[in-house]
Amino acid sequence: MTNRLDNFFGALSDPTRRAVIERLTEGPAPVKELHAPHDMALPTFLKHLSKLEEAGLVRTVKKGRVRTVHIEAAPLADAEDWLSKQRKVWEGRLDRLTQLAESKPK
Amino acid sequence: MTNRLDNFFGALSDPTRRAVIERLTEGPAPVKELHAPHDMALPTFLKHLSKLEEAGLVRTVKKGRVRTVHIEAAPLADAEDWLSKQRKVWEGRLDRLTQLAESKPK
DNA sequence: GTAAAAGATAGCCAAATTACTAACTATCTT
DNA sequence: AAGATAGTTAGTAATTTGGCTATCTTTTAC
Repeated sequence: MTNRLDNFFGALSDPTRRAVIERLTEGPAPVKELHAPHDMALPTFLKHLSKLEEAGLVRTVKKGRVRTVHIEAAPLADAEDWLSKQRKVWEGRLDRLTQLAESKPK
Repeated sequence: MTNRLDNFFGALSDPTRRAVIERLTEGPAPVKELHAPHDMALPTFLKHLSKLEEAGLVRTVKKGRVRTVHIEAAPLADAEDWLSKQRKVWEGRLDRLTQLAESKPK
């Protein structure tokens, strides 16, 4: 049962990769620019990028010698939905318990 | 920069652990019951549980020889917020681009 | 008070993850 | 056409992850 969500959440469990996503919300950027603020070797950074790409969180297009990366919103929405569903079920249950407690005679 | 979100997302990147969270939305349960549907040794399962606990996604209370596990909604909301923020910034940007494109003279 | 039940701890292993350096391929620029 | 620029690939090492078995401790239940 290897779920699509495995890759989504796995990709987001690393601060470097979350920082890349945050940067990309400001618009697409080439690999070099994305790499600049991170104190690690380029090949290491490329692996992070390819994890994001495998998880479907970003797409990349290479033109000439420059690879441009941009964010893909749909998976963010998917993960958000999963979390939201769990939270709502749970909070709904809490609400019902609260009602039960309140309807109890003192 | 080891973020709290590392553990949140890391904990949710495994199907066994997500299944436990889903089960717990129906209400608290003892370890034995949570373990039952998963085809793995108990110590292995316990490690998954403690990851969830380290991430703050569940709390556990031991009474007698039974440890009861329940879900903690707040972290779900936190992760949801992060995702939502990124998505909204990105989608907001898309909207502005669309407006730009539409306001261009043909 | 012995045995069963519920979980905890220790130690082991294979595979995946995250990092590095070194060397290579393409594509501009001059 | 030489050199610089932007990535890519290969190979290595340390750590973490996710799994196991075996053993141990603490509660109940009979």
